[in-house]
Amino acid sequence: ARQSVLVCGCRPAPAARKIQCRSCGLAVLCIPQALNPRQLENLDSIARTKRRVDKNEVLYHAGSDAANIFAVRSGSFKTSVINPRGGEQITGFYLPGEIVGLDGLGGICPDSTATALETSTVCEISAPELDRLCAANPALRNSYMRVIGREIAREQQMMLVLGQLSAEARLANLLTGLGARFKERGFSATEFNLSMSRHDIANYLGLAVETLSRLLQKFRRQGYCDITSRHVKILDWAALCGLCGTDCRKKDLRVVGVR
Amino acid sequence: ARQSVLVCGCRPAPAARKIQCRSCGLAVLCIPQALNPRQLENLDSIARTKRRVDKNEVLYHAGSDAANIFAVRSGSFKTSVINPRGGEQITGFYLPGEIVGLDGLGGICPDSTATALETSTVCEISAPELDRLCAANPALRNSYMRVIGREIAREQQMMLVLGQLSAEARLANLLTGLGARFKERGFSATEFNLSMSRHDIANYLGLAVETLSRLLQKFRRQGYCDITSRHVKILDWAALCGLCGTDCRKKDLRVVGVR
DNA sequence: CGATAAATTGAGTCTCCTCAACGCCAGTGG
DNA sequence: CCACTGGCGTTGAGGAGACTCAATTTATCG
Repeated sequence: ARQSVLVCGCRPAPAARKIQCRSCGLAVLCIPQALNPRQLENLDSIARTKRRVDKNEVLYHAGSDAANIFAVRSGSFKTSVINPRGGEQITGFYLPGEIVGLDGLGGICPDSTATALETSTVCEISAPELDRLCAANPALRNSYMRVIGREIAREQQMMLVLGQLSAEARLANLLTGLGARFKERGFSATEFNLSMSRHDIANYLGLAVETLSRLLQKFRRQGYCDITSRHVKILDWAALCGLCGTDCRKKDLRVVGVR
Repeated sequence: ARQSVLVCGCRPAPAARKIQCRSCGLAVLCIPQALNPRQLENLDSIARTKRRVDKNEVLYHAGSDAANIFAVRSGSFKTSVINPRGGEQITGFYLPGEIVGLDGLGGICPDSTATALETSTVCEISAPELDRLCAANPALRNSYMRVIGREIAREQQMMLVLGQLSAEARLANLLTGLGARFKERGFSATEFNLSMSRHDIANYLGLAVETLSRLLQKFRRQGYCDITSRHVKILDWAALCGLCGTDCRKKDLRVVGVR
């Protein structure tokens, strides 16, 4: 009750629900990951706002002075960096439980822009407040650092994808990667809906949309998967894993490793 | 004197020099960046070892459980991630004052391997100890986070380079980027020596060595720069900046921004 | 100084891009 | 109800940039 006043002092009755990590189903994927209940309670003392973001709405802009990070609660986001010569590169897709905004850590301006791919909600965390809490909570500090380390590792893997893999391998990589992440969230690894457009996917993979479209046809012909519109059905997981060239044991055994 | 005993209790007379950030010329580029003298002294209380790494020697391996990060003191390093199908992608080159090993934060295994490009020295910092110190030192925490945020931003920029830019633009980008970083370190931005092989450069840029070699010829013919063996002389900085498509104001005005 | 690795150069090829046209669907307004 | 429009996705033809393979020259190091 005390908290609800802080969060939103206007709405009285039914939905004055406080956002708290304790009762959040995504906690195992998010920052609270390895925290025990007592440490979690501690984390819940930070002021945090649940924010709704409409499709195509920008969560934060590159160059803004926003000092917050965001945990995706529902929906999905893309982050992209802009090249003054007109180019844009999508640097990541983010699903519920994942953290957006880490490039703005330490008070520097984020150089990426985050945009909602669909109507989404985020848990907006004040970086200074989280930082302050970290001072007294080593376990939280560690969890936070783990999230950061994973993000850096993910980006390194993406550099490998963009620098070394063929178009085919890049796509296989994305599909199995997404599947694995959906599975972590309790959904099917082999059947899911894409929230991003062909353009977004192609850009993320460093390809032309036409190339992507042709690849999708090819994958369908080969019986690897069936992608109609935005609905993905993976038919031959092993084949895709074989194509993508990265370690698929991670994706099969569900070791919650990189990505 | 008190400290020198802790660090190395064996050597008596002349060179019992303690490694301390206070007297390190690279401090302005490194973690201590924005710390005042008192905060710096605090940082100097961490046990830290100066380590020599020979050319081609591995600083840490992907998958190892090393819980340390490294500040480059002299020389240079490359980090790379491996693809089980035989591919390798170099994810970064690191100069003095820069931090290697951030993908192993939070106790996860680093997924990159760091290798010395020449005989180098690093300042090995125990991540747990740094973490402990961070608890009581908000300014240090912020400096640390800034380093991390920059690394994430750098990787995002690299994704843009690999995903969107032509071979020509990638090379121009690397040359001006290196020049800018050398300048930060008090050297010439337009004349310097490369510590990495053609193979390393090509791999980093996602190109074949032959393509790189041809590009170097082209740049020479066009009068952009003169690269013989590993010696680089940039002749037309503006032209290269124009080619690379990224914001070159940063590189000219020496705003110590990204990269 | 010879052996081996690194770098360059050339020729030919292929992957992927560009340009262009077309189909599909949803929203809009007459 | 239907043409109009714009976004999105697919398909085709042609071309260019970058890769591969191979040979040669140049460095590097014992």
